[in-house]
Amino acid sequence: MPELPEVETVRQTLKKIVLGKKIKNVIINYQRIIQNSDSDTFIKSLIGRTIIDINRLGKYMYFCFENKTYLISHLRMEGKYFIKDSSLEIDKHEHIIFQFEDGSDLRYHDVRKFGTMELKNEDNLLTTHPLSDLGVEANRLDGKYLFMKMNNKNQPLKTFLLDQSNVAGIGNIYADEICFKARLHPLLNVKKITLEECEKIAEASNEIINKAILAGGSTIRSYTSSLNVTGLFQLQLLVHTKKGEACCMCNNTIIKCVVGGRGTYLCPNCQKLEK
DNA sequence: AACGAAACCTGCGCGC
DNA sequence: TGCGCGCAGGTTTCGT
Repeated sequence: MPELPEVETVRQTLKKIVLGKKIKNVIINYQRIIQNSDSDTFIKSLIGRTIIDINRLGKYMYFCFENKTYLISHLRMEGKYFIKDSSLEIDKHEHIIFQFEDGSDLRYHDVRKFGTMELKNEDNLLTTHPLSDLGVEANRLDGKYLFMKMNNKNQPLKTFLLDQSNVAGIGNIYADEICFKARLHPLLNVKKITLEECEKIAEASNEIINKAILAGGSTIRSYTSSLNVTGLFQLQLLVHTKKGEACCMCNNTIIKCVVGGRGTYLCPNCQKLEK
Protein backbone atom coordinates (compact mmCIF):
# COMPACT_ATOMS: atom_id res chain seq x y z
CA MET A 1 0.00 0.00 0.00
CA PRO A 2 2.58 2.45 -0.82
CA GLU A 3 2.37 5.93 -2.25
CA LEU A 4 2.94 9.09 -0.25
CA PRO A 5 -0.61 9.40 1.14
CA GLU A 6 -0.73 5.76 2.22
CA VAL A 7 2.70 5.87 3.86
CA GLU A 8 1.76 9.13 5.59
CA THR A 9 -1.41 7.51 6.93
CA VAL A 10 0.57 4.56 8.27
CA ARG A 11 3.07 6.95 9.86
CA GLN A 12 0.40 9.00 11.61
CA THR A 13 -1.49 5.97 12.86
CA LEU A 14 1.60 4.11 13.98
CA LYS A 15 3.01 7.14 15.76
CA LYS A 16 -0.01 7.37 18.05
CA ILE A 17 0.47 3.78 19.13
CA VAL A 18 4.19 3.12 19.45
CA LEU A 19 5.68 6.40 20.63
CA GLY A 20 7.64 5.87 23.84
CA LYS A 21 7.73 2.09 23.51
CA LYS A 22 11.01 0.32 24.22
CA ILE A 23 12.18 -2.64 22.16
CA LYS A 24 12.85 -5.78 24.16
CA ASN A 25 13.63 -8.12 21.28
CA VAL A 26 13.54 -8.37 17.49
CA ILE A 27 12.69 -11.51 15.50
CA ILE A 28 13.73 -11.79 11.86
CA ASN A 29 11.97 -14.47 9.84
CA TYR A 30 13.09 -13.29 6.42
CA GLN A 31 16.54 -11.78 6.32
CA ARG A 32 16.51 -10.22 2.85
CA ILE A 33 14.30 -7.36 4.01
CA ILE A 34 17.24 -6.02 6.05
CA GLN A 35 19.64 -3.96 3.94
CA ASN A 36 23.37 -3.45 4.54
CA SER A 37 23.46 -5.27 7.85
CA ASP A 38 23.41 -8.84 9.10
CA SER A 39 20.62 -10.03 11.37
CA ASP A 40 22.78 -10.05 14.50
CA THR A 41 23.92 -6.46 14.11
CA PHE A 42 20.39 -5.34 13.25
CA ILE A 43 18.89 -6.97 16.32
CA LYS A 44 21.63 -5.82 18.71
CA SER A 45 21.33 -2.24 17.45
CA LEU A 46 17.61 -2.18 18.21
CA ILE A 47 17.31 -3.96 21.55
CA GLY A 48 16.90 -1.40 24.33
CA ARG A 49 15.93 1.41 21.94
CA THR A 50 12.93 3.64 22.60
CA ILE A 51 10.90 5.05 19.69
CA ILE A 52 10.70 8.84 20.09
CA ASP A 53 9.31 9.78 16.68
CA ILE A 54 8.26 8.49 13.26
CA ASN A 55 8.93 10.62 10.18
CA ARG A 56 8.54 10.23 6.44
CA LEU A 57 10.19 11.39 3.23
CA GLY A 58 8.51 10.38 -0.01
CA LYS A 59 7.50 6.74 0.37
CA TYR A 60 10.14 6.11 3.04
CA MET A 61 9.10 6.08 6.67
CA TYR A 62 11.70 6.18 9.41
CA PHE A 63 11.60 5.45 13.11
CA CYS A 64 13.69 7.72 15.35
CA PHE A 65 15.21 6.34 18.52
CA GLU A 66 16.36 8.02 21.73
CA ASN A 67 20.07 7.45 20.94
CA LYS A 68 19.86 9.20 17.56
CA THR A 69 19.75 6.03 15.50
CA TYR A 70 17.12 5.56 12.81
CA LEU A 71 15.32 2.74 11.04
CA ILE A 72 14.19 3.46 7.49
CA SER A 73 11.28 1.32 6.27
CA HIS A 74 9.97 1.07 2.72
CA LEU A 75 6.73 -0.86 2.19
CA ARG A 76 7.23 -1.39 -1.56
CA MET A 77 4.17 -3.15 -2.99
CA GLU A 78 2.45 -4.78 -0.05
CA GLY A 79 4.23 -4.01 3.20
CA LYS A 80 1.99 -3.44 6.23
CA TYR A 81 2.41 -2.98 9.96
CA PHE A 82 0.28 -4.54 12.63
CA ILE A 83 0.24 -4.17 16.39
CA LYS A 84 -0.48 -7.42 18.14
CA ASP A 85 -0.16 -8.95 21.55
CA SER A 86 3.14 -10.80 21.75
CA SER A 87 1.40 -14.03 22.71
CA LEU A 88 -0.48 -14.27 19.43
CA GLU A 89 0.65 -16.76 16.80
CA ILE A 90 2.95 -15.39 14.10
CA ASP A 91 1.41 -15.21 10.63
CA LYS A 92 3.43 -16.69 7.78
CA HIS A 93 3.73 -13.23 6.18
CA GLU A 94 4.97 -11.49 9.34
CA HIS A 95 8.68 -11.27 8.57
CA ILE A 96 10.11 -8.80 11.10
CA ILE A 97 8.75 -8.59 14.64
CA PHE A 98 9.65 -5.88 17.13
CA GLN A 99 8.72 -6.97 20.64
CA PHE A 100 8.20 -4.17 23.15
CA GLU A 101 8.71 -4.28 26.89
CA ASP A 102 4.99 -3.74 27.47
CA GLY A 103 4.09 -7.09 25.86
CA SER A 104 2.93 -5.73 22.51
CA ASP A 105 4.52 -6.40 19.12
CA LEU A 106 4.99 -4.26 16.04
CA ARG A 107 4.89 -6.77 13.19
CA TYR A 108 5.99 -6.10 9.61
CA HIS A 109 3.78 -8.07 7.23
CA ASP A 110 4.66 -8.36 3.53
CA VAL A 111 3.18 -11.01 1.25
CA ARG A 112 5.59 -10.34 -1.61
CA LYS A 113 8.66 -9.73 0.59
CA PHE A 114 9.67 -6.68 -1.48
CA GLY A 115 9.87 -4.25 1.44
CA THR A 116 13.15 -3.04 2.91
CA MET A 117 14.52 -1.85 6.26
CA GLU A 118 17.83 -0.17 6.91
CA LEU A 119 19.54 1.22 9.98
CA LYS A 120 21.03 4.71 9.82
CA ASN A 121 22.65 7.17 12.21
CA GLU A 122 22.44 10.91 12.64
CA ASP A 123 25.30 11.51 10.22
CA ASN A 124 24.19 9.38 7.28
CA LEU A 125 20.37 9.43 7.51
CA LEU A 126 19.78 12.29 5.09
CA THR A 127 23.11 12.33 3.31
CA THR A 128 23.17 8.79 1.92
CA HIS A 129 20.95 6.68 -0.32
CA PRO A 130 17.99 6.46 -0.31
CA LEU A 131 16.89 9.67 1.43
CA SER A 132 19.65 11.78 -0.12
CA ASP A 133 18.36 11.04 -3.62
CA LEU A 134 14.77 12.20 -3.24
CA GLY A 135 13.23 15.13 -5.08
CA VAL A 136 10.68 17.57 -3.63
CA GLU A 137 7.64 16.09 -1.86
CA ALA A 138 4.67 15.52 -4.16
CA ASN A 139 2.50 17.97 -2.19
CA ARG A 140 5.10 20.74 -2.06
CA LEU A 141 5.73 21.24 -5.77
CA ASP A 142 6.02 24.40 -7.77
CA GLY A 143 6.12 24.85 -11.52
CA LYS A 144 9.58 26.35 -11.70
CA TYR A 145 11.08 23.39 -9.88
CA LEU A 146 9.45 20.88 -12.24
CA PHE A 147 10.45 22.90 -15.28
CA MET A 148 14.05 22.98 -14.06
CA LYS A 149 14.05 19.24 -13.39
CA MET A 150 12.65 18.53 -16.85
CA ASN A 151 15.45 20.48 -18.47
CA ASN A 152 17.40 18.37 -20.97
CA LYS A 153 15.33 15.28 -20.23
CA ASN A 154 13.72 13.27 -22.99
CA GLN A 155 11.09 10.99 -21.51
CA PRO A 156 7.30 10.61 -21.02
CA LEU A 157 5.66 12.78 -18.36
CA LYS A 158 4.50 9.76 -16.35
CA THR A 159 8.00 8.27 -16.31
CA PHE A 160 9.30 11.62 -15.07
CA LEU A 161 6.68 11.78 -12.30
CA LEU A 162 7.44 8.24 -11.13
CA ASP A 163 11.17 8.97 -10.78
CA GLN A 164 11.59 9.63 -7.06
CA SER A 165 14.61 11.85 -7.63
CA ASN A 166 12.32 14.28 -9.47
CA VAL A 167 9.28 14.11 -7.20
CA ALA A 168 9.15 12.12 -3.96
CA GLY A 169 6.06 10.08 -3.23
CA ILE A 170 4.18 9.69 -6.50
CA GLY A 171 3.30 6.14 -7.57
CA ASN A 172 1.20 4.54 -10.25
CA ILE A 173 -2.24 5.60 -8.97
CA TYR A 174 -1.48 9.26 -8.33
CA ALA A 175 0.65 9.66 -11.47
CA ASP A 176 -2.44 8.85 -13.54
CA GLU A 177 -4.64 11.17 -11.51
CA ILE A 178 -2.15 14.04 -11.73
CA CYS A 179 -1.79 13.72 -15.52
CA PHE A 180 -5.58 13.69 -15.88
CA LYS A 181 -6.11 16.71 -13.65
CA ALA A 182 -3.40 18.62 -15.55
CA ARG A 183 -5.05 17.48 -18.81
CA LEU A 184 -1.75 16.11 -20.13
CA HIS A 185 -1.11 12.77 -21.80
CA PRO A 186 1.13 10.46 -19.71
CA LEU A 187 3.24 9.83 -22.83
CA LEU A 188 3.79 13.53 -23.53
CA ASN A 189 7.55 14.09 -23.73
CA VAL A 190 8.73 16.41 -20.96
CA LYS A 191 10.89 18.36 -23.42
CA LYS A 192 7.64 19.66 -24.94
CA ILE A 193 6.16 20.77 -21.62
CA THR A 194 5.97 24.50 -20.91
CA LEU A 195 6.47 26.36 -17.64
CA GLU A 196 2.75 27.10 -17.62
CA GLU A 197 1.97 23.39 -17.90
CA CYS A 198 4.46 22.68 -15.11
CA GLU A 199 2.44 25.06 -12.92
CA LYS A 200 -0.66 23.00 -13.67
CA ILE A 201 1.13 19.75 -12.88
CA ALA A 202 2.41 21.14 -9.57
CA GLU A 203 -1.02 22.44 -8.62
CA ALA A 204 -2.67 19.14 -9.54
CA SER A 205 -0.14 17.09 -7.58
CA ASN A 206 -0.28 19.25 -4.47
CA GLU A 207 -4.06 19.17 -4.41
CA ILE A 208 -4.49 15.46 -5.16
CA ILE A 209 -1.84 14.31 -2.70
CA ASN A 210 -3.15 16.56 0.09
CA LYS A 211 -6.74 15.42 -0.48
CA ALA A 212 -5.59 11.81 -0.48
CA ILE A 213 -3.76 12.29 2.83
CA LEU A 214 -6.93 13.75 4.35
CA ALA A 215 -8.86 10.72 3.08
CA GLY A 216 -6.33 8.32 4.62
CA GLY A 217 -4.93 7.23 1.25
CA SER A 218 -6.43 4.82 -1.26
CA THR A 219 -7.36 1.20 -0.68
CA ILE A 220 -7.63 -0.78 -3.90
CA ARG A 221 -7.15 -4.47 -4.41
CA SER A 222 -6.30 -5.12 -0.79
CA TYR A 223 -8.37 -7.05 1.67
CA THR A 224 -6.44 -6.37 4.82
CA SER A 225 -5.31 -2.86 5.57
CA SER A 226 -2.31 -1.78 7.56
CA LEU A 227 -3.20 -1.33 11.24
CA ASN A 228 -6.82 -1.88 10.26
CA VAL A 229 -6.92 1.57 8.71
CA THR A 230 -8.68 1.69 5.35
CA GLY A 231 -8.19 4.74 3.16
CA LEU A 232 -11.12 6.19 1.23
CA PHE A 233 -9.47 8.18 -1.55
CA GLN A 234 -10.22 5.43 -4.08
CA LEU A 235 -13.74 6.90 -4.06
CA GLN A 236 -12.29 10.12 -5.48
CA LEU A 237 -10.15 8.54 -8.21
CA LEU A 238 -11.15 9.91 -11.63
CA VAL A 239 -9.23 7.69 -14.07
CA HIS A 240 -7.08 5.06 -12.34
CA THR A 241 -8.91 1.68 -12.41
CA LYS A 242 -11.70 3.29 -14.51
CA LYS A 243 -11.10 1.53 -17.85
CA GLY A 244 -14.29 1.44 -19.93
CA GLU A 245 -16.05 3.99 -17.75
CA ALA A 246 -17.15 7.45 -18.82
CA CYS A 247 -14.80 10.37 -18.24
CA CYS A 248 -16.26 12.71 -15.63
CA MET A 249 -15.26 15.74 -17.71
CA CYS A 250 -16.25 14.83 -21.28
CA ASN A 251 -18.08 11.50 -21.12
CA ASN A 252 -15.61 9.78 -23.46
CA THR A 253 -14.45 6.30 -22.52
CA ILE A 254 -11.40 5.92 -20.24
CA ILE A 255 -8.77 3.66 -21.76
CA LYS A 256 -5.91 1.64 -20.32
CA CYS A 257 -2.46 1.48 -21.90
CA VAL A 258 1.11 0.82 -20.80
CA VAL A 259 3.66 3.55 -20.02
CA GLY A 260 7.07 2.61 -18.71
CA GLY A 261 5.82 -0.90 -18.13
CA ARG A 262 3.04 0.28 -15.81
CA GLY A 263 -0.71 0.01 -16.35
CA THR A 264 -1.89 3.52 -17.21
CA TYR A 265 -5.41 4.97 -17.33
CA LEU A 266 -6.36 8.11 -19.23
CA CYS A 267 -9.08 9.92 -21.12
CA PRO A 268 -7.97 10.08 -24.79
CA ASN A 269 -10.15 13.15 -25.34
CA CYS A 270 -9.06 15.24 -22.32
CA GLN A 271 -5.41 14.16 -22.54
CA LYS A 272 -4.20 14.55 -26.10
CA LEU A 273 -0.61 14.04 -27.23
CA GLU A 274 -0.83 16.63 -30.00
CA LYS A 275 -2.45 19.95 -29.20
C1' DA B 1 20.45 9.20 -21.58
C1' DA B 2 16.54 6.27 -22.33
C1' DC B 3 14.09 2.03 -23.17
C1' DG B 4 12.49 -2.60 -22.26
C1' DA B 5 12.89 -6.67 -19.77
C1' DA B 6 14.08 -9.11 -15.91
C1' DA B 7 14.72 -9.58 -11.17
C1' DC B 8 12.97 -9.66 -6.37
C1' DC B 9 8.08 -12.59 -4.39
C1' DT B 10 3.15 -14.28 -3.63
C1' DG B 11 -1.65 -14.55 -4.53
C1' DC B 12 -5.79 -13.64 -7.11
C1' DG B 13 -8.89 -13.74 -11.02
C1' DC B 14 -9.53 -15.18 -15.55
C1' DG B 15 -10.28 -18.35 -19.55
C1' DC B 16 -9.98 -23.00 -20.98
C1' DT C 1 -11.33 -28.83 -9.98
C1' DG C 2 -6.94 -27.86 -12.10
C1' DC C 3 -3.63 -25.22 -14.93
C1' DG C 4 -1.43 -21.60 -17.11
C1' DC C 5 -1.35 -16.81 -17.82
C1' DG C 6 -1.63 -12.00 -16.72
C1' DC C 7 -1.84 -8.76 -13.31
C1' DA C 8 -0.60 -6.13 -8.93
C1' DG C 9 -0.05 0.77 -5.26
C1' DG C 10 7.89 -0.32 -6.22
C1' DT C 11 12.65 -0.18 -7.16
C1' DT C 12 17.02 -1.86 -8.98
C1' DT C 13 19.83 -3.89 -12.41
C1' DC C 14 21.24 -5.33 -16.80
C1' DG C 15 21.46 -5.37 -21.75
C1' DT C 16 20.60 -2.73 -26.10
